[in-house]
Amino acid sequence: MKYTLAEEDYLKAIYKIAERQGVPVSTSAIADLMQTRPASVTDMLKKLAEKELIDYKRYHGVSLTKTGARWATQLIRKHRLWECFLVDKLGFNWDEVHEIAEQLEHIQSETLIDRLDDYLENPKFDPHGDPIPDASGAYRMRYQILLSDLGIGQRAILVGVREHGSTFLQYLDQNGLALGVDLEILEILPYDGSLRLRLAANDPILISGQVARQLYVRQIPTTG
Amino acid sequence: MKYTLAEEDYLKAIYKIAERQGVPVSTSAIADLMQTRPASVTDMLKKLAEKELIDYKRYHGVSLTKTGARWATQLIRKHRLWECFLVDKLGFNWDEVHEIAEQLEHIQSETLIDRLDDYLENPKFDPHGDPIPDASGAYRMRYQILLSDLGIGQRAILVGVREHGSTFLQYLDQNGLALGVDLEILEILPYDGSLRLRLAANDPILISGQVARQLYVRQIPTTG
DNA sequence: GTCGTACTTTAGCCCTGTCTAAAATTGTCC
DNA sequence: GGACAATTTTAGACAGGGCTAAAGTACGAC
Repeated sequence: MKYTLAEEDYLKAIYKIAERQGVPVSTSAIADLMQTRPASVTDMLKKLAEKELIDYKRYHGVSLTKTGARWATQLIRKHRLWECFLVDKLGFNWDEVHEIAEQLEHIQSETLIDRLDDYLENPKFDPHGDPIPDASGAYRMRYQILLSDLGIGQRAILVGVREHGSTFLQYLDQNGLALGVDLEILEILPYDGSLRLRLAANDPILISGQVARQLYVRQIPTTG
Repeated sequence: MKYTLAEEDYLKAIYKIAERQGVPVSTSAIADLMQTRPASVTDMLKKLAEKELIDYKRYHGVSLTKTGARWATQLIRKHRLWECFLVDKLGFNWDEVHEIAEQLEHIQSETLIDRLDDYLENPKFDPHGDPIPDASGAYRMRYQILLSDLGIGQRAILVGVREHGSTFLQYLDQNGLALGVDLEILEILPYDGSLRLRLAANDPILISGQVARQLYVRQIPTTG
């Protein structure tokens, strides 16, 4: 099967929203994410339903069918593998790859993506810490604990980011917040929920609660 | 500047035809190469002329403007670099890469292609022996001598192919005709112009005149 | 249960790129 | 120089995807 660029973009959007907010996915949520108008979304939903990629009831939102979910997962696999390629092989920074991968994910060729996967040595996570589905669509769930869920004195390793905007990622770079860093919460300011963190041997840094809610971590048991 | 997929395909087609048959390029030649109808071509030519990518006079064919030629060259650069990537890094055979590269050449990102070029160590020729333009659009002309231009007893190295179809390339593979092989013309059959070739230490092979006219070679001066 | 607001869909239009059928142009052959 | 065949262009239509404006639906507040 082959789908158009627009159809693929819609499938991915529906998948992403369903993943975060659950089903059913509303027309306006899709319009919002895709920077388009609800009326346009409705038009496309009818086409996707026609092709049995989504289940759609007028006025009641949509959910992906098995086929639709499968295709969306493949798109995500492609997107994330290309991001790995751009960062690991071509030396891009993690804040520069999203838009290029948005284009590359539409390239049609099963073989291509399987060979790319092998070439990259079958990575399990992309440069933002998002899990990469395998050829069958299965993937290992990432730790879903946010830095904002932890308390004072707890230690953790940064394993992923929820927000992918380049300004946000550059901000993390400038503060030494890269995937894999080991951090400890020194203090949580009562006024606005900002966090003071210790990163390795550096001076402590201060981040807002809003930033903390964008960071996935794996907790390290505090020894002793 | 940004152009649509269709516009880019037309530019490339015009460039290719101009390269082989010279200017002006006729509407039907374009329709032919692109597997579309002359009427559709006319429509698009008006749009390209509007954008000053081509010079177009009704009923008298077209030629690329400086801007149009520049853009076409960049597309060819992208196409050929991606072919190198697919063959050299991902292990594709030279008969499998054309269609994938057709898609990849439309990816929009200057940086991407420059980094890819560096990653591949700035190749000068693609897997079919076609020259790769540099970032400024300049490229080194390949030897334009065809195997069919040589006479009995002459030696040469295979440096390129004119035809890119996969059946043709597979035929070459099966007969040991890879780029870089050293060959000698043992005999030219008077009846139909077929050639008997010696390849390295192997048994001689017989190829048709039609095949010989698709093979670019660099002649080796016959010593003694 | 009715009302009002927010959300969703429909209707009708636009643009891109394609097509077929018909009209126009070119250029060649006599 | 005229007629005809081949080529090219125009006219009008259609499918994909998007928009605005207007109409329809859902559902919480009362």
